[in-house]
Amino acid sequence: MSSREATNTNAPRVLIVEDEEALSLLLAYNLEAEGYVVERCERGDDAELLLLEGPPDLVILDWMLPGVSGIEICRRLRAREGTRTLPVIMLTARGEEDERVRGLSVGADDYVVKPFSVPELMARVRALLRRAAPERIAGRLAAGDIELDRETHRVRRGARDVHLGPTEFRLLDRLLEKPGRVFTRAQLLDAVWGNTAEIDERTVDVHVGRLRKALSHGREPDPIRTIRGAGYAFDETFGR
Amino acid sequence: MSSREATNTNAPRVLIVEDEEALSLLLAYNLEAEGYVVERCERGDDAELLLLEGPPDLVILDWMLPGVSGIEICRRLRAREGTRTLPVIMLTARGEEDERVRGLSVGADDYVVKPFSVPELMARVRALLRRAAPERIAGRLAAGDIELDRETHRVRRGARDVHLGPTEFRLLDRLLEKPGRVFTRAQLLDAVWGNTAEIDERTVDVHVGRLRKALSHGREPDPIRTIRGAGYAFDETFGR
DNA sequence: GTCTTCATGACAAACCCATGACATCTTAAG
DNA sequence: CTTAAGATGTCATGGGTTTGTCATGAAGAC
Repeated sequence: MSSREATNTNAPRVLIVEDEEALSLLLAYNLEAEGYVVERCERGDDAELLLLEGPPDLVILDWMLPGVSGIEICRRLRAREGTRTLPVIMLTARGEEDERVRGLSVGADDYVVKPFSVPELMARVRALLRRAAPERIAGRLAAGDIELDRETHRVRRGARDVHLGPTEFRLLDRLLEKPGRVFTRAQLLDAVWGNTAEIDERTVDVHVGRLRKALSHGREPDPIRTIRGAGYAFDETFGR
Repeated sequence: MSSREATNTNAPRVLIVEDEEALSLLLAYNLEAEGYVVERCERGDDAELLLLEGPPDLVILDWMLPGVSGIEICRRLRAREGTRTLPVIMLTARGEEDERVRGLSVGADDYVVKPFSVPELMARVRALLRRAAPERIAGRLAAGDIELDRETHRVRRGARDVHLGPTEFRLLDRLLEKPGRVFTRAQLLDAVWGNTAEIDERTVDVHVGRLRKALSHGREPDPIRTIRGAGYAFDETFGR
């Protein structure tokens, strides 16, 4: 987890709205170190503009701000359709603590009192983003006598349980998502491995082989089709 | 374990969406005889309205419907948060069988081909409700010879009392809430430890280990499944 | 036949998980 | 208040799986 992609387009975007520059920079630095894309601004009214352009994945909001107050921004976020569920962490100075109820009632998802430890805030950011992440549609994929259950992570062929390693599981999942469709090795690397960067395309062959062996233990027909020069596909005519 | 009062408010509610009235009435009659509360409707778009009002505990859905098709309803159920795990049994005429893959991929939990025997359908209804039930019956979760009572905060395995620390108790509670489902460490941290996410994910391992040791004191089989690279699940096949 | 593409066994490294030990913190008892 | 017992989170260790690569041979394409 050490080397960080420079501009990963999938990285969560975080907006920091904080007028105390030292703090703002500190947070930005640490967030970027964890791979987030960070935007900063100092005034409440500026934040409004940024939020209109394209909402980030999370907002860190100071309570007291020049321009429009943090609490007001939060209220407006909650009122607008596109940002209603946008995770918000509110920062507040000690002494404003009694305002806590009010802060949460406006719709902040979490609440941190200054001074706080950076690791603590990082943890809360992670937690909120984790919770906001759209859950994978849990369901069951099936074709012929082969079944894959995303919820229980179980794979069966006929009556027998099939044991797959994590990679083979994801590979079958991907293939089964669209039976018949041909996936190039590059596409499979992208979907199954995520970081297509430093993995040899031939590795896909090996994993397809392993998947085949696991699925066709005896003399059962091979459900995976090799398309020479193109890639692999789950055989849509399989089981008919 | 299943005899129920006729108008028990806790009785599971079943919604039948079927345009063939004879069949619809037959099913309703048999389901009510087993103590379920039954609602019927004939059109797909009517079903949508009923489902919005208050989701039942199970839906029996005809494939071909006037208005909105069964498959479409199922897809929408799966897309909406509150009904994502709502059990669905799909009815289809012979000849539509080849659409089976599509039906299951949309997220139906079970699939029955007309004509079918009534006892068979009843069995499937029972099976599905049993699987989904633990979520609803507040107070007591059970699977195999393991029992967890939320009221008395007590856990038993067979005849013996199992002593668990608070964390292990909540952990088992969470796992037992949806037997079979795989929970990632992050999800377990959220559910069991709460929002203070400054906890290492590996800590979950330790507590699962402790839970295992407490549950399987002697040579009893381990009811918790480790899914490499994914998380943990209570083994739903446990005790069958 | 020849060249390209794919299948497969072998293997070392990396990875992931189970477990015991331990320091800290909480709770209960004396 | 003091002490003991219990619970909790972290860590280091060790064992088993998984994984990516490579070498070799088989199968297709032309």
